[in-house]
Amino acid sequence: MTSIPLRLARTVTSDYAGAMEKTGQPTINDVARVAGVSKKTVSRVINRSPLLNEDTRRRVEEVIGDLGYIPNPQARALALGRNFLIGLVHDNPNAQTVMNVQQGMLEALYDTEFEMIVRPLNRGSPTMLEDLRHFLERQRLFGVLLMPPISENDAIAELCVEIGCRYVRMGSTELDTDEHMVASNDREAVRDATRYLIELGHRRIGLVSGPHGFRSARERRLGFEDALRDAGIALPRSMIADGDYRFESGLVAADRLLDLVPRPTAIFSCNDEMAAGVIHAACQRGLTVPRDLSVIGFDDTPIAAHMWPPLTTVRWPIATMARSAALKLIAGVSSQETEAAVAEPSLFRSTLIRRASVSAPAAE
Amino acid sequence: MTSIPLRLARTVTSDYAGAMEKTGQPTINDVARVAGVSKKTVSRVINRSPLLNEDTRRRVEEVIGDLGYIPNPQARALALGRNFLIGLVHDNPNAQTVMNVQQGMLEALYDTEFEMIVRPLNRGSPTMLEDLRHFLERQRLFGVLLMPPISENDAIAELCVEIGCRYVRMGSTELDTDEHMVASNDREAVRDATRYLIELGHRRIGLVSGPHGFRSARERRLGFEDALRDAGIALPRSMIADGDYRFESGLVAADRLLDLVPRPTAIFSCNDEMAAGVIHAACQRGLTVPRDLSVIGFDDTPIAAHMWPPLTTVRWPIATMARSAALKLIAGVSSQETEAAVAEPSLFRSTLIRRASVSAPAAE
DNA sequence: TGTGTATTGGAAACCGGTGTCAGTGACAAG
DNA sequence: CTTGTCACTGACACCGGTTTCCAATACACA
Repeated sequence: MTSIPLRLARTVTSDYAGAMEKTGQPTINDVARVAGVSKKTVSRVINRSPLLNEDTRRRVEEVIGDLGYIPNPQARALALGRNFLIGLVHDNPNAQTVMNVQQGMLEALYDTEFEMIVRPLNRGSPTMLEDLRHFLERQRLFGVLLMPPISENDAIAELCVEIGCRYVRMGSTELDTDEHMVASNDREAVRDATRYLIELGHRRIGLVSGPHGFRSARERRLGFEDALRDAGIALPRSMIADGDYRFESGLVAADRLLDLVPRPTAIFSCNDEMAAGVIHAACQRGLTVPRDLSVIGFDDTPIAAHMWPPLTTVRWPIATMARSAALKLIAGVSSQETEAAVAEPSLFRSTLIRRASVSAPAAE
Repeated sequence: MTSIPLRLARTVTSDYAGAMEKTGQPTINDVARVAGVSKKTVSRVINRSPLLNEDTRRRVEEVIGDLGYIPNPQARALALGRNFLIGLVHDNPNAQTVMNVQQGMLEALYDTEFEMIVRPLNRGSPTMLEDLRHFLERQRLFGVLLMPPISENDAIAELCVEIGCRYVRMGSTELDTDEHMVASNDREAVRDATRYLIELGHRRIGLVSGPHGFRSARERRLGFEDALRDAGIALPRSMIADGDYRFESGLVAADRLLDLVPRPTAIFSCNDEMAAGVIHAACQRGLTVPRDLSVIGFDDTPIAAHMWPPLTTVRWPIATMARSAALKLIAGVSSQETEAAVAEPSLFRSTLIRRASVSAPAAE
């Protein structure tokens, strides 16, 4: 019995082929005609309406598959008043980090009706907030994922609320309600990393900090201070050198720290790129890492494993966090996704990855 | 005289404010009503129609500014049958490269009505072509930028033509007509880089190749062979080690090359990531770069400048190429952009960046 | 037979723009 | 004074879906 309507449908398909060839793509009307239902019913199938006979649904889905029908996202967007685009808004200077986030997002969006649209923002530009407002209002995005450090800006979250755009903020600490954030535990992770140095016997440990105004930089610095305080080690201001998360600043900061007498035996750098700068500076002076200087970074970017010596660093599950954030964003669109989101955690643990850039300090 | 209609317009604006508050955003109808014209005329203003009275245009623009009207891209997309999204399609494993392309694209798209939508493709997946077709048909993109190595696939270009989606291919050699490609001169650039090694006195030069099937890998290898042939240096098969553009393959390849007796005094690696692997392997054996081994990479990713020693490499103007490609894509949309595109070149020169990873070979 | 419930259809309006084509007024030519 | 041309503008259908409202059908149950 089931095969007859099926074949009928196929036959009718070819009868109506002419109607489709105008645009080359079948419309909802074609599907309705072929399936012998109203377009309203097809719409119900597409939108997974619950009050729909199971047989009808199957039949319509069959036709949709046969015709290769794809609902026009533009038309849906217009009718529904929102589109199916998820924005990634960032002003992060680290390419690898951004790519990891993109990868995580796309993983979550894969096989959904959503697509990712990327919007870098120029931090420091006075019109940044207006630019973003313009972008959000114009595109009427379904939701946005806010990457650090821009995610730390509360004004942006308020803007999203005002405009009625869903948002999730990624951060190094709890920035918002569970629904609106995913966070890692930078402070604890850095504390543990610093403790590791202390346990190895290091006492003179330098810090290359991140830029002022970055929440992550603050958290990481606090974690560093926590560990020293817990161990009863004094932290003179001279042992802290300011960085801005970029390689060059790591170079400069390390030069300053390595000029100290006595020299630090270890340096914690608030990210890998600056840690590369630290190692670079050490090599330039003829120091050997880790014999003369132990170095720890943060992020576990590919460069960390690929440099020589391989860098001990803190791994931040960034792609996983981004994936989770994206799932939160699209939660509730279909029952499946809702269930997935219910299980989505908001807090993620960073862990220390031990490589060759750290050893016990040389005996003095 | 001019100030009167202006004030009138403003007054009317507030009269009609109520009509707008339904959605929070003014529509074309609001603008038309306030300006006292038809919505069609407003549409003409938006689309810069030439047959339009200058006074009318100014008046409508005034109202648009006053109301803060933003045309709904979804509605335009539906009416026009195409949207204002430019896709970036890639299957490139190198994060930095992808980010550079994104940056270049976004630069070109900045202040236009276009947005960037990113679509990674899974190379090797048998459904790749179908996935892409589905994506393009569904989203009705204005155009796509194809990154290498996927850009080398002619079937994809044909698919774009079939679907009626504009495309531009980025490549390491001329892949298509000027309108549809931007290319760099990898072969020449590698030839020059290899010559540089030869001029310094190197005679035993190893090659870490790129993956089979990549056009860029082939071009780079050819450039390498050109230089040796020109110099009358024999190239035994053992001096070529296969890589796949990833760090680990560079490590393995270098291990093989460094086992040779006599050892090569220099290695050209077809990208920076593998070059990092080469240096890594050399360091592991206690060799010093460049004293015991000179290394040259390709790409000039940030890692190149940041590693120790800083890597001599070939810089490929990737962001510039991507920018140019994006401008080609949106050429003809408005007169400005057309003019810009006319000047867009299709061929770009890669250049050798000399850093510390190369020196003359040690006297034997 | 009547009533309630679940499922589907039909018609029309709507989302916010764009294309077509006919209409308007001004002005020059006949 | 008419006619034709030109520059400009508006009415209306249309893009491909969704929604609303209501009616219709089928079926189960009392």
